[in-house]
Amino acid sequence: MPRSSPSFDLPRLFSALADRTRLRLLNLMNHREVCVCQFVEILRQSQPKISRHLAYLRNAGIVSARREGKWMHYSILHPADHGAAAVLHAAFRSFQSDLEMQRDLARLERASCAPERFVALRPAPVPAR
Amino acid sequence: MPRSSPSFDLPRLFSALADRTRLRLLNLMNHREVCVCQFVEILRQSQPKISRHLAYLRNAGIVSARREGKWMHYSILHPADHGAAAVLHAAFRSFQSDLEMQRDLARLERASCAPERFVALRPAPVPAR
DNA sequence: TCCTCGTATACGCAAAGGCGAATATATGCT
DNA sequence: AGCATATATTCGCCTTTGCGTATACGAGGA
Repeated sequence: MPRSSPSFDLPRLFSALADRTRLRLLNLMNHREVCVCQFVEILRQSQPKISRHLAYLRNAGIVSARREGKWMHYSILHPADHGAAAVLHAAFRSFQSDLEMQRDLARLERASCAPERFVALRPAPVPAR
Repeated sequence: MPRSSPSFDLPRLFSALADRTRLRLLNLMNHREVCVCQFVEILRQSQPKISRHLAYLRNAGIVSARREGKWMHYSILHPADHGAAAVLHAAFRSFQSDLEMQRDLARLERASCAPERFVALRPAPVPAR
C-alpha cells in the first residue's frame, strides 16, 4: 500500500524531538553553530552520549555537521518541507518558557572551546630521560 | 537534579506524535469528535491496535474520551501550555500537504457509526422453536 | 612515525514500543 | 439472567531506543 505522501517523514521528525537531551542540543544550536565540546561542557553529559544523540539528529536530517580541524561544528538544517519547518519552529518557540533551556543558552554565552583555559590544570611534563 | 521546567512535558508530546497511526487518528479528530468504530473503518486497522494508540494519546494528555452508550467518542484536548499547543497546531497544519491524511478526512465525511447501514447484511433470524 | 586530543562507533544490556491474538469489561437488548 | 456489540486490556514476541563502557577513527603536533 503506497504511502502516497510526498511530504516530510513526520513521525521521524517527531521521534527525533522525543528526547530531552536532543531538544537541549537543538536549543543550543538555535541561530548559531555549536562545537561538540561545548555541548559536553554545557549539558554535563558524557561525550559518547552527546555524540550519539547528534548522530540521531543527523540521521533525521535536521542537523548538519562541519569539520574544522579536530573539531566538529553542528548546526540546524531547516527542512525544505514547510510543515516540518513550522513544527521545528514551534518547538524552538516552546523552549522560551523552559528554564533549563534558558540556563543552557546562558552557559553557552560564556562557554568556549579553547583548551588554553585549562593549561594550568595539565599534569607536569614527563621528565626527560 | 531538578528539571526546573514548569512547562509541558515536550518529549512526551513528541513521543505521542512519533507514530504515523497516531498522527492519522489526530488528523481525523481535528475540529470534530470521532467514534472508535469510525477510526477502525477509515484506517482499516484492527480494533485493538486503534484502541491502544488512542490510549497512548489519552495518557499523553492530548486527547479526551467521552462515553455515549456503547460508543466511545474521542476528541482533541488542546494543551494549556502555549508552546505545546503551538506544536500541536503546526502538526495539524503539516497534515494539509499529506495525501493520505486528506484521503482519511474525505472518508470521514461519508463514514457513519450507524449500524443500520448493515442491516441488509445480517444473517437471517433463527427460526422460532 | 608516534602520540595526543576531539569525536564517532561498537558492544552488551535494560527498558520501552508496536503488533497480533486472545481475553476482559461495559452497555444495551430481550 | 443471558447474549450480542463496542471497546479496552493482557500476553508473548520482536524491534527500537538509551545508556555506560570500551574502542576505533581522524587530524595535528613533536
